[in-house]
Amino acid sequence: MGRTAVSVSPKSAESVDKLTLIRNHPLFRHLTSAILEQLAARMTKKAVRRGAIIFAKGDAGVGLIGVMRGSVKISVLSADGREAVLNVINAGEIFGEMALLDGRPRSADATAMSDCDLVSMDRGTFTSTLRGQPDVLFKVIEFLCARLRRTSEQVQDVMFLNAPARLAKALLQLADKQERKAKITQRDISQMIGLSREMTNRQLRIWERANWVKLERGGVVLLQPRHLEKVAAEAGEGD
Amino acid sequence: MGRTAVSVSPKSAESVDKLTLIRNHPLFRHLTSAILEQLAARMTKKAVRRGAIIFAKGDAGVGLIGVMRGSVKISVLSADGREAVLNVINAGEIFGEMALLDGRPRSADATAMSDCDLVSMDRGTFTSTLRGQPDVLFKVIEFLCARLRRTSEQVQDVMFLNAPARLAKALLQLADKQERKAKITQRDISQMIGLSREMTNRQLRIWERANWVKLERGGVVLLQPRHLEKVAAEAGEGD
DNA sequence: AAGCGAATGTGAACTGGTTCATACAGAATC
DNA sequence: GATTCTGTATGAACCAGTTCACATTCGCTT
Repeated sequence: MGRTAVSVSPKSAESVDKLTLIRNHPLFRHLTSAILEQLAARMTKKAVRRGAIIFAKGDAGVGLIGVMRGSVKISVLSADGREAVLNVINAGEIFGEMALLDGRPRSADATAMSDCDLVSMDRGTFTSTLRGQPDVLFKVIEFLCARLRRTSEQVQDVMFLNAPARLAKALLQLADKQERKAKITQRDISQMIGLSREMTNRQLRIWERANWVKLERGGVVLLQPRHLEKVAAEAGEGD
Repeated sequence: MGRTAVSVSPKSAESVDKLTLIRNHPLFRHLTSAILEQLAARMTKKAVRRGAIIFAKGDAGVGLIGVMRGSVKISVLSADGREAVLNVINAGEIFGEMALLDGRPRSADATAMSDCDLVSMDRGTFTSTLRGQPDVLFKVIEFLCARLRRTSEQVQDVMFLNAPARLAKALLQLADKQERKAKITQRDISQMIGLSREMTNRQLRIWERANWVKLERGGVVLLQPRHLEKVAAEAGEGD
Protein backbone atom coordinates (compact mmCIF):
# COMPACT_ATOMS: atom_id res chain seq x y z
CA MET A 1 0.00 0.00 0.00
CA GLY A 2 1.49 3.32 -1.03
CA ARG A 3 1.93 5.31 2.09
CA THR A 4 3.74 8.11 0.29
CA ALA A 5 2.94 11.40 1.92
CA VAL A 6 3.55 11.48 5.67
CA SER A 7 0.49 13.14 7.13
CA VAL A 8 -2.50 12.09 5.09
CA SER A 9 -5.44 12.92 7.28
CA PRO A 10 -7.75 10.01 6.56
CA LYS A 11 -11.40 10.22 5.74
CA SER A 12 -13.29 8.97 8.72
CA ALA A 13 -15.12 6.30 6.75
CA GLU A 14 -11.90 4.70 5.59
CA SER A 15 -9.48 2.41 7.30
CA VAL A 16 -6.07 3.52 8.52
CA ASP A 17 -2.92 1.53 9.13
CA LYS A 18 -1.12 1.45 12.47
CA LEU A 19 1.86 3.44 11.34
CA THR A 20 -0.16 6.30 9.89
CA LEU A 21 -2.21 6.34 13.05
CA ILE A 22 0.63 6.95 15.47
CA ARG A 23 2.63 9.05 13.04
CA ASN A 24 -0.17 11.59 13.02
CA HIS A 25 -0.54 11.84 16.77
CA PRO A 26 1.15 14.75 18.57
CA LEU A 27 2.68 12.34 21.07
CA PHE A 28 4.59 10.40 18.44
CA ARG A 29 4.87 12.73 15.47
CA HIS A 30 8.50 13.65 16.04
CA LEU A 31 9.87 10.10 16.46
CA THR A 32 12.07 8.37 13.89
CA SER A 33 10.53 5.89 11.50
CA ALA A 34 12.49 3.11 13.16
CA ILE A 35 10.92 3.77 16.52
CA LEU A 36 7.50 4.27 15.02
CA GLU A 37 7.68 0.93 13.27
CA GLN A 38 8.81 -0.72 16.45
CA LEU A 39 5.80 0.72 18.28
CA ALA A 40 3.41 -0.17 15.49
CA ALA A 41 4.64 -3.75 15.43
CA ARG A 42 3.76 -4.17 19.08
CA MET A 43 0.26 -2.83 18.80
CA THR A 44 -2.46 -5.45 18.73
CA LYS A 45 -5.49 -5.17 16.50
CA LYS A 46 -9.05 -5.88 17.51
CA ALA A 47 -12.45 -5.48 15.89
CA VAL A 48 -15.53 -4.52 17.88
CA ARG A 49 -19.18 -4.18 16.94
CA ARG A 50 -21.26 -1.06 17.13
CA GLY A 51 -22.41 -0.51 20.70
CA ALA A 52 -19.57 -2.51 22.24
CA ILE A 53 -18.13 -1.14 25.45
CA ILE A 54 -14.39 -0.71 24.94
CA PHE A 55 -13.71 0.22 28.51
CA ALA A 56 -15.77 1.48 31.43
CA LYS A 57 -15.20 4.21 33.98
CA GLY A 58 -13.23 2.79 36.88
CA ASP A 59 -11.45 0.09 34.85
CA ALA A 60 -7.76 -0.30 35.51
CA GLY A 61 -6.52 1.75 32.60
CA VAL A 62 -3.81 -0.07 30.75
CA GLY A 63 -3.09 1.66 27.55
CA LEU A 64 -3.65 3.69 24.51
CA ILE A 65 -6.24 2.77 21.93
CA GLY A 66 -6.18 3.87 18.31
CA VAL A 67 -9.15 3.88 15.97
CA MET A 68 -8.36 2.47 12.54
CA ARG A 69 -11.93 2.31 11.33
CA GLY A 70 -15.19 3.57 12.81
CA SER A 71 -15.69 6.00 15.68
CA VAL A 72 -15.76 5.86 19.44
CA LYS A 73 -17.70 7.86 22.01
CA ILE A 74 -16.13 8.89 25.32
CA SER A 75 -18.85 9.53 27.88
CA VAL A 76 -19.88 9.45 31.52
CA LEU A 77 -23.17 8.68 33.22
CA SER A 78 -24.78 10.78 35.92
CA ALA A 79 -26.25 9.19 39.02
CA ASP A 80 -29.73 9.29 37.50
CA GLY A 81 -28.61 7.69 34.26
CA ARG A 82 -28.20 10.68 31.98
CA GLU A 83 -25.19 10.52 29.69
CA ALA A 84 -22.69 13.26 28.92
CA VAL A 85 -20.55 12.78 25.84
CA LEU A 86 -17.11 14.23 26.49
CA ASN A 87 -15.51 13.47 23.17
CA VAL A 88 -15.90 11.61 19.90
CA ILE A 89 -12.88 9.82 18.44
CA ASN A 90 -12.81 9.21 14.71
CA ALA A 91 -10.73 6.90 12.51
CA GLY A 92 -7.09 7.95 12.56
CA GLU A 93 -7.27 9.25 16.12
CA ILE A 94 -6.14 7.89 19.47
CA PHE A 95 -7.75 7.88 22.91
CA GLY A 96 -7.10 6.69 26.43
CA GLU A 97 -3.88 8.65 26.85
CA MET A 98 -4.68 9.84 30.35
CA ALA A 99 -4.75 6.43 31.98
CA LEU A 100 -1.61 5.54 30.04
CA LEU A 101 0.21 8.53 31.43
CA ASP A 102 -0.77 8.51 35.07
CA GLY A 103 -1.78 4.88 35.49
CA ARG A 104 -5.02 5.75 37.23
CA PRO A 105 -8.40 4.14 36.48
CA ARG A 106 -10.37 5.18 33.43
CA SER A 107 -12.29 8.34 34.13
CA ALA A 108 -15.00 7.71 31.52
CA ASP A 109 -16.64 5.05 29.39
CA ALA A 110 -15.63 4.33 25.79
CA THR A 111 -18.28 2.90 23.44
CA ALA A 112 -18.08 2.00 19.77
CA MET A 113 -20.47 4.26 17.85
CA SER A 114 -20.14 2.02 14.79
CA ASP A 115 -18.32 -1.21 13.95
CA CYS A 116 -14.68 -0.41 14.66
CA ASP A 117 -11.18 -1.70 14.09
CA LEU A 118 -9.04 -0.74 17.05
CA VAL A 119 -5.41 -1.15 17.96
CA SER A 120 -4.10 -0.98 21.49
CA MET A 121 -0.70 -0.22 22.92
CA ASP A 122 -0.11 -1.32 26.47
CA ARG A 123 1.73 0.72 29.03
CA GLY A 124 4.78 -1.51 28.95
CA THR A 125 5.28 -1.05 25.22
CA PHE A 126 4.98 2.67 25.59
CA THR A 127 7.44 3.07 28.43
CA SER A 128 9.97 0.48 27.30
CA THR A 129 10.09 1.67 23.72
CA LEU A 130 10.20 5.30 24.69
CA ARG A 131 12.66 5.06 27.53
CA GLY A 132 15.73 6.94 26.36
CA GLN A 133 13.65 9.28 24.20
CA PRO A 134 13.80 12.29 26.50
CA ASP A 135 11.90 14.70 24.31
CA VAL A 136 8.91 12.38 24.35
CA LEU A 137 8.27 13.66 27.85
CA PHE A 138 8.20 17.24 26.63
CA LYS A 139 5.77 16.25 23.91
CA VAL A 140 3.59 14.63 26.52
CA ILE A 141 3.60 17.81 28.57
CA GLU A 142 2.76 19.93 25.56
CA PHE A 143 0.00 17.55 24.66
CA LEU A 144 -1.51 17.64 28.13
CA CYS A 145 -1.37 21.42 28.25
CA ALA A 146 -3.20 21.60 24.94
CA ARG A 147 -5.86 19.24 26.24
CA LEU A 148 -6.19 21.21 29.44
CA ARG A 149 -6.72 24.43 27.54
CA ARG A 150 -9.32 22.74 25.39
CA THR A 151 -11.20 21.26 28.35
CA SER A 152 -11.10 24.58 30.14
CA GLU A 153 -12.62 26.17 27.06
CA GLN A 154 -15.42 23.61 27.29
CA VAL A 155 -16.24 24.84 30.79
CA GLN A 156 -16.42 28.39 29.53
CA ASP A 157 -18.61 27.38 26.60
CA VAL A 158 -21.19 25.73 28.82
CA MET A 159 -21.22 28.78 31.10
CA PHE A 160 -21.27 31.54 28.50
CA LEU A 161 -22.87 30.26 25.32
CA ASN A 162 -26.57 29.70 24.70
CA ALA A 163 -28.05 26.67 23.00
CA PRO A 164 -27.66 27.69 19.33
CA ALA A 165 -24.08 28.88 19.85
CA ARG A 166 -23.06 25.68 21.59
CA LEU A 167 -24.72 23.61 18.90
CA ALA A 168 -23.08 25.54 16.08
CA LYS A 169 -19.70 25.20 17.71
CA ALA A 170 -20.15 21.48 18.20
CA LEU A 171 -21.20 20.95 14.59
CA LEU A 172 -18.17 22.80 13.30
CA GLN A 173 -15.91 20.80 15.56
CA LEU A 174 -17.51 17.46 14.72
CA ALA A 175 -17.71 17.93 10.98
CA ASP A 176 -15.34 16.05 8.76
CA LYS A 177 -13.32 18.72 7.01
CA GLN A 178 -13.54 17.14 3.56
CA GLU A 179 -17.16 16.14 3.52
CA ARG A 180 -18.38 19.01 5.72
CA LYS A 181 -20.49 16.48 7.50
CA ALA A 182 -20.84 15.49 11.15
CA LYS A 183 -21.63 11.78 11.39
CA ILE A 184 -23.39 11.63 14.71
CA THR A 185 -26.94 11.27 15.95
CA GLN A 186 -28.82 14.24 17.30
CA ARG A 187 -29.01 12.48 20.65
CA ASP A 188 -25.23 12.26 20.89
CA ILE A 189 -24.82 15.88 19.84
CA SER A 190 -27.25 16.97 22.52
CA GLN A 191 -25.32 15.03 25.14
CA MET A 192 -22.08 16.66 24.10
CA ILE A 193 -23.39 20.16 24.62
CA GLY A 194 -25.68 19.57 27.59
CA LEU A 195 -28.95 20.14 25.80
CA SER A 196 -32.14 18.11 25.47
CA ARG A 197 -32.48 16.06 22.32
CA GLU A 198 -35.67 17.95 21.47
CA MET A 199 -34.01 21.35 21.70
CA THR A 200 -31.16 20.15 19.52
CA ASN A 201 -33.60 18.91 16.91
CA ARG A 202 -35.64 22.11 16.96
CA GLN A 203 -32.57 24.26 16.37
CA LEU A 204 -31.27 21.99 13.64
CA ARG A 205 -34.63 22.11 11.88
CA ILE A 206 -34.56 25.91 11.99
CA TRP A 207 -31.19 25.84 10.31
CA GLU A 208 -32.36 23.25 7.83
CA ARG A 209 -35.25 25.46 6.79
CA ALA A 210 -32.77 28.31 6.37
CA ASN A 211 -30.63 25.97 4.22
CA TRP A 212 -27.63 26.20 6.55
CA VAL A 213 -27.55 22.46 7.11
CA LYS A 214 -29.02 19.29 5.64
CA LEU A 215 -30.22 16.68 8.12
CA GLU A 216 -29.76 12.99 7.50
CA ARG A 217 -30.31 9.94 9.64
CA GLY A 218 -27.25 9.91 11.86
CA GLY A 219 -25.62 12.93 10.33
CA VAL A 220 -25.66 16.65 9.66
CA VAL A 221 -24.24 18.18 6.48
CA LEU A 222 -23.00 21.73 6.89
CA LEU A 223 -24.11 23.80 3.92
CA GLN A 224 -23.20 27.21 5.35
CA PRO A 225 -20.39 26.71 7.87
CA ARG A 226 -19.67 30.44 7.80
CA HIS A 227 -23.11 31.26 9.12
CA LEU A 228 -22.67 28.69 11.86
CA GLU A 229 -19.34 30.24 12.79
CA LYS A 230 -21.10 33.56 13.25
CA VAL A 231 -23.68 31.98 15.54
CA ALA A 232 -20.95 30.20 17.51
CA ALA A 233 -19.13 33.49 18.05
CA GLU A 234 -22.24 35.28 19.32
CA ALA A 235 -21.90 35.77 23.06
CA GLY A 236 -18.63 33.90 22.83
CA GLU A 237 -15.69 34.41 25.09
CA GLY A 238 -13.34 37.28 24.34
CA ASP A 239 -10.05 36.26 22.75
CA MET B 1 -0.76 10.78 52.30
CA GLY B 2 1.41 10.48 55.33
CA ARG B 3 3.66 13.43 55.11
CA THR B 4 4.60 14.02 58.69
CA ALA B 5 5.99 17.37 59.71
CA VAL B 6 6.76 18.56 56.21
CA SER B 7 3.38 19.59 54.89
CA VAL B 8 1.91 22.12 57.25
CA SER B 9 -1.02 23.43 55.29
CA PRO B 10 -1.13 27.09 56.22
CA LYS B 11 -4.19 28.99 57.27
CA SER B 12 -5.20 31.19 54.41
CA ALA B 13 -5.13 34.36 56.47
CA GLU B 14 -1.52 33.84 57.43
CA SER B 15 1.67 34.46 55.58
CA VAL B 16 3.81 31.65 54.19
CA ASP B 17 7.49 31.57 53.40
CA LYS B 18 8.85 30.74 49.97
CA LEU B 19 10.26 27.41 50.98
CA THR B 20 7.06 26.13 52.54
CA LEU B 21 5.19 27.29 49.48
CA ILE B 22 7.10 25.26 46.93
CA ARG B 23 7.69 22.37 49.27
CA ASN B 24 3.97 21.80 49.45
CA HIS B 25 3.35 21.91 45.74
CA PRO B 26 3.03 18.60 43.88
CA LEU B 27 5.51 19.79 41.28
CA PHE B 28 8.31 20.28 43.79
CA ARG B 29 7.39 18.13 46.74
CA HIS B 30 9.86 15.35 45.98
CA LEU B 31 12.94 17.54 45.46
CA THR B 32 15.85 17.70 47.87
CA SER B 33 16.06 20.56 50.34
CA ALA B 34 19.16 21.81 48.56
CA ILE B 35 17.33 22.22 45.28
CA LEU B 36 14.28 23.68 46.97
CA GLU B 37 16.40 26.32 48.68
CA GLN B 38 18.08 27.13 45.42
CA LEU B 39 14.70 27.63 43.76
CA ALA B 40 13.34 29.65 46.67
CA ALA B 41 16.36 31.94 46.63
CA ARG B 42 15.68 32.85 43.03
CA MET B 43 12.03 33.68 43.51
CA THR B 44 11.24 37.36 43.70
CA LYS B 45 8.69 38.75 46.10
CA LYS B 46 6.08 41.34 45.28
CA ALA B 47 3.12 42.85 47.11
CA VAL B 48 -0.06 43.80 45.31
CA ARG B 49 -3.24 45.52 46.47
CA ARG B 50 -6.71 44.09 46.42
CA GLY B 51 -8.15 44.35 42.92
CA ALA B 52 -4.77 44.49 41.20
CA ILE B 53 -4.50 42.64 37.91
CA ILE B 54 -1.62 40.20 38.21
CA PHE B 55 -1.77 39.12 34.61
CA ALA B 56 -4.32 39.28 31.83
CA LYS B 57 -5.48 36.75 29.30
CA GLY B 58 -3.21 36.90 26.26
CA ASP B 59 -0.14 38.13 28.15
CA ALA B 60 3.10 36.41 27.30
CA GLY B 61 3.17 33.96 30.15
CA VAL B 62 6.52 33.92 31.84
CA GLY B 63 6.33 31.99 34.97
CA LEU B 64 4.90 30.56 38.07
CA ILE B 65 3.38 32.69 40.79
CA GLY B 66 3.02 31.68 44.40
CA VAL B 67 0.65 33.25 46.91
CA MET B 68 2.28 33.89 50.29
CA ARG B 69 -0.55 35.99 51.68
CA GLY B 70 -4.03 36.78 50.40
CA SER B 71 -5.94 35.10 47.59
CA VAL B 72 -6.12 35.36 43.83
CA LYS B 73 -8.97 34.84 41.39
CA ILE B 74 -8.41 33.18 38.01
CA SER B 75 -11.17 34.22 35.63
CA VAL B 76 -12.17 34.93 32.06
CA LEU B 77 -14.57 37.43 30.55
CA SER B 78 -17.21 36.61 27.97
CA ALA B 79 -17.74 38.80 24.93
CA ASP B 80 -20.61 40.61 26.65
CA GLY B 81 -18.62 41.28 29.80
CA ARG B 82 -19.79 38.52 32.11
CA GLU B 83 -17.08 36.95 34.22
CA ALA B 84 -16.46 33.25 34.86
CA VAL B 85 -14.26 32.41 37.81
CA LEU B 86 -12.25 29.30 36.97
CA ASN B 87 -10.32 28.98 40.19
CA VAL B 88 -9.43 30.67 43.45
CA ILE B 89 -5.85 30.44 44.71
CA ASN B 90 -5.26 30.82 48.44
CA ALA B 91 -2.15 31.52 50.48
CA GLY B 92 0.28 28.65 50.23
CA GLU B 93 -0.77 27.75 46.71
CA ILE B 94 0.75 28.34 43.30
CA PHE B 95 -0.76 29.32 39.95
CA GLY B 96 0.26 30.02 36.37
CA GLU B 97 1.83 26.62 35.80
CA MET B 98 0.33 26.16 32.38
CA ALA B 99 2.08 29.06 30.73
CA LEU B 100 5.28 28.00 32.46
CA LEU B 101 5.05 24.55 31.01
CA ASP B 102 4.06 25.19 27.43
CA GLY B 103 5.21 28.78 27.02
CA ARG B 104 1.93 29.89 25.48
CA PRO B 105 0.07 33.09 26.39
CA ARG B 106 -1.98 33.25 29.57
CA SER B 107 -5.38 31.70 29.01
CA ALA B 108 -7.13 33.68 31.75
CA ASP B 109 -6.92 36.77 33.95
CA ALA B 110 -5.49 36.71 37.47
CA THR B 111 -6.76 39.31 39.95
CA ALA B 112 -5.91 39.87 43.61
CA MET B 113 -9.04 39.26 45.69
CA SER B 114 -7.36 40.86 48.70
CA ASP B 115 -4.02 42.50 49.42
CA CYS B 116 -1.48 39.84 48.50
CA ASP B 117 2.17 38.96 48.84
CA LEU B 118 3.26 37.04 45.78
CA VAL B 119 6.45 35.39 44.67
CA SER B 120 7.27 34.61 41.07
CA MET B 121 9.59 32.12 39.47
CA ASP B 122 10.53 32.79 35.87
CA ARG B 123 10.80 30.13 33.23
CA GLY B 124 14.58 30.30 33.15
CA THR B 125 14.91 29.57 36.85
CA PHE B 126 12.57 26.65 36.53
CA THR B 127 14.26 25.01 33.57
CA SER B 128 17.86 25.72 34.54
CA THR B 129 17.46 24.59 38.14
CA LEU B 130 15.48 21.54 37.19
CA ARG B 131 17.54 20.43 34.22
CA GLY B 132 19.07 17.12 35.22
CA GLN B 133 16.15 16.31 37.54
CA PRO B 134 14.49 13.76 35.28
CA ASP B 135 11.68 12.79 37.59
CA VAL B 136 10.49 16.37 37.68
CA LEU B 137 9.09 15.75 34.24
CA PHE B 138 7.12 12.80 35.49
CA LYS B 139 5.78 14.91 38.33
CA VAL B 140 4.73 17.52 35.83
CA ILE B 141 2.88 14.91 33.81
CA GLU B 142 1.16 13.55 36.90
CA PHE B 143 0.22 17.05 37.92
CA LEU B 144 -1.26 17.88 34.53
CA CYS B 145 -3.24 14.66 34.46
CA ALA B 146 -4.69 15.46 37.86
CA ARG B 147 -5.65 18.93 36.68
CA LEU B 148 -7.19 17.52 33.53
CA ARG B 149 -9.31 15.10 35.51
CA ARG B 150 -10.42 17.92 37.77
CA THR B 151 -11.31 20.23 34.90
CA SER B 152 -13.16 17.46 33.16
CA GLU B 153 -15.14 16.92 36.34
CA GLN B 154 -16.06 20.60 36.24
CA VAL B 155 -17.61 20.10 32.81
CA GLN B 156 -19.66 17.21 34.13
CA ASP B 157 -20.76 19.22 37.16
CA VAL B 158 -22.13 22.05 35.06
CA MET B 159 -23.95 19.57 32.84
CA PHE B 160 -25.38 17.26 35.50
CA LEU B 161 -25.84 19.15 38.74
CA ASN B 162 -28.58 21.63 39.59
CA ALA B 163 -28.02 24.94 41.33
CA PRO B 164 -28.04 23.77 44.98
CA ALA B 165 -25.75 20.82 44.26
CA ARG B 166 -23.24 22.97 42.40
CA LEU B 167 -23.31 25.55 45.16
CA ALA B 168 -22.85 22.97 47.89
CA LYS B 169 -19.95 21.41 46.05
CA ALA B 170 -18.30 24.77 45.52
CA LEU B 171 -18.64 25.72 49.19
CA LEU B 172 -17.08 22.47 50.31
CA GLN B 173 -14.23 22.91 47.88
CA LEU B 174 -13.66 26.56 48.77
CA ALA B 175 -13.86 26.18 52.52
CA ASP B 176 -10.72 26.37 54.58
CA LYS B 177 -10.43 22.96 56.22
CA GLN B 178 -9.52 24.34 59.66
CA GLU B 179 -11.98 27.18 59.92
CA ARG B 180 -14.70 25.52 57.84
CA LYS B 181 -15.15 28.85 56.16
CA ALA B 182 -15.11 29.96 52.52
CA LYS B 183 -13.72 33.47 52.27
CA ILE B 184 -15.31 34.68 49.08
CA THR B 185 -18.13 36.98 48.06
CA GLN B 186 -21.42 35.59 46.87
CA ARG B 187 -20.82 37.24 43.51
CA ASP B 188 -17.57 35.33 43.03
CA ILE B 189 -19.16 32.07 44.11
CA SER B 190 -21.95 32.57 41.60
CA GLN B 191 -19.42 33.18 38.84
CA MET B 192 -17.58 30.00 39.71
CA ILE B 193 -20.63 27.81 39.30
CA GLY B 194 -22.39 29.65 36.48
CA LEU B 195 -25.32 30.94 38.50
CA SER B 196 -26.83 34.38 38.99
CA ARG B 197 -25.81 36.21 42.14
CA GLU B 198 -29.44 36.37 43.22
CA MET B 199 -29.95 32.64 42.93
CA THR B 200 -26.78 32.01 44.89
CA ASN B 201 -27.95 34.33 47.64
CA ARG B 202 -31.42 32.80 47.79
CA GLN B 203 -30.03 29.29 48.19
CA LEU B 204 -27.51 30.41 50.80
CA ARG B 205 -30.26 32.12 52.79
CA ILE B 206 -32.33 28.93 52.73
CA TRP B 207 -29.38 27.07 54.19
CA GLU B 208 -28.75 29.82 56.70
CA ARG B 209 -32.32 29.53 57.96
CA ALA B 210 -31.79 25.78 58.26
CA ASN B 211 -28.60 26.49 60.22
CA TRP B 212 -26.41 24.71 57.71
CA VAL B 213 -24.30 27.80 57.09
CA LYS B 214 -23.67 31.20 58.60
CA LEU B 215 -23.36 34.10 56.18
CA GLU B 216 -20.89 36.88 56.70
CA ARG B 217 -19.80 39.76 54.56
CA GLY B 218 -17.34 38.16 52.14
CA GLY B 219 -17.59 34.71 53.62
CA VAL B 220 -19.66 31.62 54.34
CA VAL B 221 -19.13 29.50 57.43
CA LEU B 222 -20.10 25.86 57.00
CA LEU B 223 -21.98 24.68 60.07
CA GLN B 224 -23.21 21.38 58.63
CA PRO B 225 -20.76 20.31 55.93
CA ARG B 226 -22.23 16.81 56.01
CA HIS B 227 -25.60 18.06 54.92
CA LEU B 228 -23.99 20.02 52.13
CA GLU B 229 -22.15 16.91 51.00
CA LYS B 230 -25.47 15.14 50.70
CA VAL B 231 -26.87 17.94 48.57
CA ALA B 232 -23.75 17.96 46.40
CA ALA B 233 -24.09 14.23 45.80
CA GLU B 234 -27.73 14.47 44.77
CA ALA B 235 -27.97 13.95 41.00
CA GLY B 236 -24.19 13.69 41.02
CA GLU B 237 -22.18 11.65 38.59
CA GLY B 238 -21.76 7.98 39.26
CA ASP B 239 -18.40 6.96 40.73
C1' DA C 1 -20.46 62.10 60.39
C1' DA C 2 -21.39 62.22 55.99
C1' DG C 3 -21.15 60.12 51.82
C1' DC C 4 -20.24 56.41 48.75
C1' DG C 5 -19.32 52.03 46.71
C1' DA C 6 -19.51 47.17 47.37
C1' DA C 7 -21.87 43.29 49.17
C1' DT C 8 -26.14 41.37 50.62
C1' DG C 9 -31.22 40.46 50.61
C1' DT C 10 -35.83 39.79 48.40
C1' DG C 11 -40.12 40.04 45.56
C1' DA C 12 -42.20 39.70 40.91
C1' DA C 13 -42.13 39.08 36.08
C1' DC C 14 -40.14 36.64 32.56
C1' DT C 15 -37.96 33.09 29.54
C1' DG C 16 -34.85 29.63 27.60
C1' DG C 17 -34.87 25.33 27.72
C1' DT C 18 -36.96 20.94 29.71
C1' DT C 19 -40.36 17.48 29.93
C1' DC C 20 -44.20 15.04 28.34
C1' DA C 21 -46.89 13.18 24.84
C1' DT C 22 -47.33 11.60 20.46
C1' DA C 23 -46.29 10.55 15.56
C1' DC C 24 -43.76 8.70 11.92
C1' DA C 25 -39.98 6.68 9.03
C1' DG C 26 -35.91 3.94 8.14
C1' DA C 27 -33.06 -0.21 9.74
C1' DA C 28 -32.49 -4.24 11.86
C1' DT C 29 -34.38 -8.71 13.52
C1' DC C 30 -37.39 -12.37 13.49
C1' DG D 1 -43.27 -9.05 5.43
C1' DA D 2 -44.30 -8.33 10.21
C1' DT D 3 -42.35 -6.55 14.24
C1' DT D 4 -39.43 -4.01 16.89
C1' DC D 5 -36.01 -0.67 17.68
C1' DT D 6 -33.63 3.53 16.88
C1' DG D 7 -33.67 8.07 15.20
C1' DT D 8 -36.18 12.15 13.87
C1' DA D 9 -40.01 15.61 14.33
C1' DT D 10 -43.22 18.76 16.76
C1' DG D 11 -46.71 20.81 19.86
C1' DA D 12 -48.01 22.12 24.59
C1' DA D 13 -47.33 22.54 29.46
C1' DC D 14 -44.14 23.46 32.70
C1' DC D 15 -40.27 25.14 35.54
C1' DA D 16 -35.52 26.25 37.20
C1' DG D 17 -33.10 29.87 37.10
C1' DT D 18 -32.65 34.77 35.13
C1' DT D 19 -33.57 39.49 35.03
C1' DC D 20 -35.24 43.59 36.85
C1' DA D 21 -36.24 46.53 40.43
C1' DC D 22 -35.47 47.86 44.77
C1' DA D 23 -34.06 48.15 49.81
C1' DT D 24 -30.54 47.53 53.28
C1' DT D 25 -26.24 47.12 55.51
C1' DC D 26 -21.36 47.33 55.95
C1' DG D 27 -16.77 49.29 55.52
C1' DC D 28 -14.02 52.73 53.71
C1' DT D 29 -12.77 57.47 52.31
C1' DT D 30 -13.36 62.27 52.75
